[in-house]
Amino acid sequence: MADQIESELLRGSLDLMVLSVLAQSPKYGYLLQKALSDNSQQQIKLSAGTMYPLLHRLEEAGLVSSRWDETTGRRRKWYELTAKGRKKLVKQAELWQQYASCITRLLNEIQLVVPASASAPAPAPQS
Amino acid sequence: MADQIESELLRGSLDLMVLSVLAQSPKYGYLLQKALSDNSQQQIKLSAGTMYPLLHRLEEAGLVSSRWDETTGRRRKWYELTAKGRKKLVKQAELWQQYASCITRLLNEIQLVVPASASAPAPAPQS
DNA sequence: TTTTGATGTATCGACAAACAATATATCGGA
DNA sequence: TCCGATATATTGTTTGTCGATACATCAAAA
Repeated sequence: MADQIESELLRGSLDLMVLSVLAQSPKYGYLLQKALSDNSQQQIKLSAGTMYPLLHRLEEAGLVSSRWDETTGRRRKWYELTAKGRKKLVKQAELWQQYASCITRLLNEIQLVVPASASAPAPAPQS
Repeated sequence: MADQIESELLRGSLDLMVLSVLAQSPKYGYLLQKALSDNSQQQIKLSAGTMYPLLHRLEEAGLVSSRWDETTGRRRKWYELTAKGRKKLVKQAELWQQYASCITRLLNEIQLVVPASASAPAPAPQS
């Protein structure tokens, strides 16, 4: 079993989210920003200064591939998950769930967790 | 409600975890390491080089208070949550849950979530 | 007795990532 | 014409994590 949560997870759940969104369909950067924002109820705003270096890192790591679209006046660089990226995504998702349940358990122990289902709009707790 | 997930959450779920463990009872550093490890089924190992600066930051921010215990040969610095720290913990916990359900929802959409395991509170099966 | 390993706190330097700011360019509409 | 949205990219700043290192106490094994 997992011996220790990878420290990347502490910082790097962004990678997981980007890979997830790209797994839905290929996207170019600007579109990815919108998609991530939409998928998170506008909670996650990925700044350009974070996103582009991140995409370049993912590509360098072979997790995504890119292709320029110059057919229109606007240059767009489409990113797509590679097979390697998909495998990585699955692995990262597993690790994240372990990590998340660790924290959830911790919060449970000090009674800070509202029961709430994942997909429900979460009926706002008092205050 | 929440306008945007604090970027600290991306990197800094460690703060949340440390505050949570201290909320259970006051601890000194070495004890905190053990507690965090135990509470996470040995999945989270907090290195000294990470922990002590972190504790100092938390103290500087007024979230914990410290007190030296010199009664034994071993010098121990006990840390305790302040009222401010407790408030922060509640807030951070809420933010974290929002963040976590964002990711869970994302993973759900691409069918990467396993139907829950052992200790997790098992969210509703269907949306 | 000496040495080893666990306990206990702390700092330093290397490294990586997030971000704001900035630059550049296209395009549609007011 | 000008402005705001679209679109990609880099730079410099800042912050947190981590391994390495340092120092000290103590109990038990060698």
